[in-house]
This record gives sequence, C-alpha cells and structure tokens, in this order.
Amino acid sequence: MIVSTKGRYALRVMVNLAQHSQDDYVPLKEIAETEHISQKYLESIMAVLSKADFVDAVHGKGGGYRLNRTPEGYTIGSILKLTEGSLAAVSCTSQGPAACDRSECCQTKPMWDKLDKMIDDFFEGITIADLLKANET
Amino acid sequence: MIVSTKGRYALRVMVNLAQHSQDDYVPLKEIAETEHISQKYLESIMAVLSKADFVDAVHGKGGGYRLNRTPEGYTIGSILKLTEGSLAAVSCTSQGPAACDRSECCQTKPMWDKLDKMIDDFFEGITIADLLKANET
DNA sequence: ATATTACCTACAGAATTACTAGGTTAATAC
DNA sequence: GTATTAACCTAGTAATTCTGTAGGTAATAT
Repeated sequence: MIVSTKGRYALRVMVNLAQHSQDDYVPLKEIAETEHISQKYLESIMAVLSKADFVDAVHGKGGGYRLNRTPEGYTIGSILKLTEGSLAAVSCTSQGPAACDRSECCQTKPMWDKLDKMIDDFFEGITIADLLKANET
Repeated sequence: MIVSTKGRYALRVMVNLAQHSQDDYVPLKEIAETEHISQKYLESIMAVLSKADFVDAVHGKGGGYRLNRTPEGYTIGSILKLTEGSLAAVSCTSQGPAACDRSECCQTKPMWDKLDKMIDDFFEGITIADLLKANET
C-alpha cells in the first residue's frame, strides 16, 4: 500500500471543495457526510492542508474550508506528499535512518529508483482539475 | 511503502542464486551472510518460494537452494506478487472486504486503477536476468 | 552416528494505521 | 452578550502489519 486513507481522504476532500464555488466556505461536517468519512478523522487531515495553505479556513457560523487556488493549481503529488509525508515505494530509497547501507552494491536499487521516479511523474502529471473532468463524460 | 522487506529480500535471494551456477545448491546460511539478512527470517521467505516451485531445495550436507528456471523466466512481478501477496498501490482497488463500496461514484478510483496497471506493467517488464545485467557495466 | 541443511509452528516487540474523546478558540446570529 | 457554529488542539487507543526470534523436526551426505 503506497497511499493510505489519509492521502486518499485528502484527495476526496479537495475534489469535493473543487466542486463548490471558489467563494463558498464549506463546513467539514457537510463534507464528512457526503463523503461518508469520519468528521473527527478528517479534522486531523484538514489541519495539515490548512497549515500548508492548501485551503483557506474560517471559524464560526458560515465558515468552513475553501480552496486557495484553482483546481489546476494542485497536483495529486503535492497533496499526497503533504499528507502522506512521502511517496517512496520502498523504504530503502528514502534518505535518513531508513536508507539502505548496501545501496551502492545493491542490484535492485536502480529498479527502485526508476519506480520512484515513475510514480512521482504519474502523480505530478495529474491535477485536481483532471479528476473533476472524469465525471463530466 | 508498496514493497516490504519480505519482497525485497526475496528478490535479492533470487538474484544471488542467479549468480551461481544453475546446478549448484547454495545453502541459505551463505546467502544470509553475503546479503547481511537474518537467516531465520529468510527461512520463512524461502518456504514461500519453494512451495511455489520458484526454487529447488535439497536437505542435508551439500544441499541448499537453486533456481528452477533461467533468470529470464522470473519476472519481478511474479516474485513480488508471490511474497507480498499483492501489489495493489491502494487498498480500495483490491477485491474482497477491502474493496471500497463507493467505487462506482468515486472520482479518484480511475486514477488508482491506472496506477495499479502502471506498476504491474513495470514489474512484469523486468526479469531477474535484467537485474544481473545492471552489475556488468 | 554425526553434521549439515531445509522445514515447521508459535510467539513477540515495534511501528503504523485509522480512528475516538474531549476539550479550546474564533467567528457569526440573535 | 449569549448561544451557536465550526475550526483547532492534545491525547489516547484498538487493530493490524512488519520484521523478525525461538526452538524444534525431517531429510540427506559423509
């Protein structure tokens, strides 16, 4: 599993917001209901999106969330990297403590690097706007 | 993380075996040492490869494991599917209880399907023989 | 017989996932 | 200025998966 519910829910929220007018603030309760996702769990995800200025948030009655840019301005990759932390397909390609100490002589490493790049290209090549179109057929 | 140590270790063992003569039986102890992987952990992985007839096993002195086919006969995908169980990038595309009940109206589902196919094509397009070549430069 | 090696069952610590619980702060409606 | 709404914050937790260990049994070669 490369993308957990956290990232998948984040995408669905962003798509949902994109379907509303860019001037409307949509309360989380409404999104949780239409998407059938736990509101409490969504709160923790929205906190990340909000801190990174991916969405605009307003407290109180009439408040909620709305997108900060046009749907074209969000690549799927940017949202997933933010919410998932990383999109590495295998732990041994990542930096830091998880990095493999045998990477220099490892015969499988080049393959993992290629896979990582392919996945990154895939997600960076799709925007929220593209996901909206899928429904318009 | 789409591929855990289990699948990665399995690949490294298969590459290691491919580097030996096809007639030689290589004891697991030797592989564990050269690859710096826990022998006990490897045993559980070899059990899977052996049961699926990916490798030939012989007990006792002079015994060990060897490949059952030429390196070209093993796609990376076949090994990973066997040891990992599945290569699904997200849980919602898989069958059974993990399947998403909103898949028909989900705007992100087509993207996940496309990703799954891309990853499958990637791994099915590489064989153990290809990994060997990487070192020969 | 002994050494070697594969095979088998069971357990277990650590990390991650997917939430829940219970509050505080900010904005609006009346 | 009180009530209501809704975002924000901290903490905990049940379930699952990952990454192994531990300790034995069965098969083969010398």
